[in-house]
Amino acid sequence: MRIQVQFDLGQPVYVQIMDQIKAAAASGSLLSGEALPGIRPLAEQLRVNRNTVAKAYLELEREGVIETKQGRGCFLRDGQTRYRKAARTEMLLPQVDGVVVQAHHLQIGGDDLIALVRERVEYFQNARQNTKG
Amino acid sequence: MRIQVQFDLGQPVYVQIMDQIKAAAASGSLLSGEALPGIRPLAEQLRVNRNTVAKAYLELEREGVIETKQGRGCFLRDGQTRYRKAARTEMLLPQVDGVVVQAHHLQIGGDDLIALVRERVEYFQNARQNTKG
Amino acid sequence: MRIQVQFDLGQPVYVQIMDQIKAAAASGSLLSGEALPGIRPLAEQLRVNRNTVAKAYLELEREGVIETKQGRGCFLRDGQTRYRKAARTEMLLPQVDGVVVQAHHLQIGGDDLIALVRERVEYFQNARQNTKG
Amino acid sequence: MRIQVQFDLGQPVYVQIMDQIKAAAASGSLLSGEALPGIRPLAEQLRVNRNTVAKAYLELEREGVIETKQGRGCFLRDGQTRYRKAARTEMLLPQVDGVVVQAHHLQIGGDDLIALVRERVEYFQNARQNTKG
DNA sequence: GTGGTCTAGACCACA
DNA sequence: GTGGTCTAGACCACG
Repeated sequence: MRIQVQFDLGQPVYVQIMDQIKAAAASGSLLSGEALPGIRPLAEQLRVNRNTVAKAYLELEREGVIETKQGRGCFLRDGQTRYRKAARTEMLLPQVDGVVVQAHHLQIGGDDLIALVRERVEYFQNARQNTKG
Repeated sequence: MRIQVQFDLGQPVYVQIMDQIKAAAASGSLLSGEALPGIRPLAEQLRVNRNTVAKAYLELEREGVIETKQGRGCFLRDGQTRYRKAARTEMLLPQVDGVVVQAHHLQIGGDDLIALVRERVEYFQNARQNTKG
Repeated sequence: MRIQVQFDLGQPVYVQIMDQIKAAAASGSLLSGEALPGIRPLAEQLRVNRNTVAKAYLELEREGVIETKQGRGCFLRDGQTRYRKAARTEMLLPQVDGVVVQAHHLQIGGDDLIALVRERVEYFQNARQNTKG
Repeated sequence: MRIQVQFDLGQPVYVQIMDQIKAAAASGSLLSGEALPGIRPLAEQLRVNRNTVAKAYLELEREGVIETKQGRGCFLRDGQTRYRKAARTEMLLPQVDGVVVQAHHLQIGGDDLIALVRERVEYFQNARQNTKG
């Protein structure tokens, strides 16, 4: 599971963390019973205060998404709603619309935008290939 | 043009207002030279403080999206970027990458993402067409 | 760095703060990477509201003069403009013309004006030299 | 007498008008007993509301700088302090310093700035020559 | 009526 | 402690 936060997004960092853990659970990249990243390592990786990660985990536990076992870590609980593909697409919509709107303001045409997205998709695919290899 | 804000979204209210005005401009429901809603009326409609709307408008003016005329109101500016295309593309890159990464997290494949972007691009293009017609 | 504001100047207080921080940066009394006074302490010192100082800092960040780091403070950025020299000169033109016109209104001849500009340029250069030494 | 206002200066427009009329009086380009521009023509020329010019004139009359003769116009009163050259130079200083600081932030060197000022001085001199000719 | 500035004071995210 | 957001309400400049 890969988590990343943006500090200039306006959205609170702990909410970003929560959302991404939920998305990981929904997408199957985090399985039921599997351990979440430790608070301190994750905080260091994200270059974020430990309290911020702790708050995200606390909120997730309150929502019943994860459970904390004292001294052993946090684990994904069972019974997660596995979002269907339509739901996952819907979660992505606002962000896609944001890019489309921004492209329009920057006077970047639709075709150019699509080409750019395609280019970046391929860039990340290559990056993942190289990591595996 | 219809604007609505959610207070529990994490995203600052003034950013939500900015995004929706940008989207309205991109979709053609707000035309170049057209007046934006007044700060005070919009604040009342959104049940938000005047300063919050004012901050959104101030940011939009700073980004060159709108222009304010003393005592007359705020108006949508013509789209005219002073940056070269390469610079504009570069400005869009982080946001595009964010979408690509998020799509990956949601296990939405590259082709599906590109199809989604194409769909939204066409949606906004159609919206603009219908406004003109 | 010493900052002071006048309330009866007509010029907004937050602009006065911005100008003085810019001047401090240009004169070398505030160095690249150095921390600016905190918003709250400066507000108290100037007997001004916190929001007024915050607005000045926000504008300075948007102009790329400073950068703010969450929970740590605001810091003077390195001078690195992304514009080409022609564009930068163009950005300075209106202000130069304003001075030229104003000098004419005050019946200060062209040569006297140029001499005055040269004097002030050297004044700031000396200030920077002395800070370094 | 030539008057110009800047809307983004922060300084109230009516103060700008007052200052420039005072400067014109001080510099001799407006003589004692001479008529000031009419309120409405000046307002149109400056693209400013008539009330704004009227307020400037009202303030000037309160300060004893001008006198209003009903139905005939406004006239410069006697006994104006003719500023000495040193005083006039001092009035120009803040604006000059502003340009020097701004040039530094735009990474425009002292020599380039001086060359630019010289260029604009000559530009305006030529413009005046052509007007006379 | 419009937008612009400022104050006083609250709560949040982060270190 | 830091900066960021928001509210409530005041006064000013402008049309």
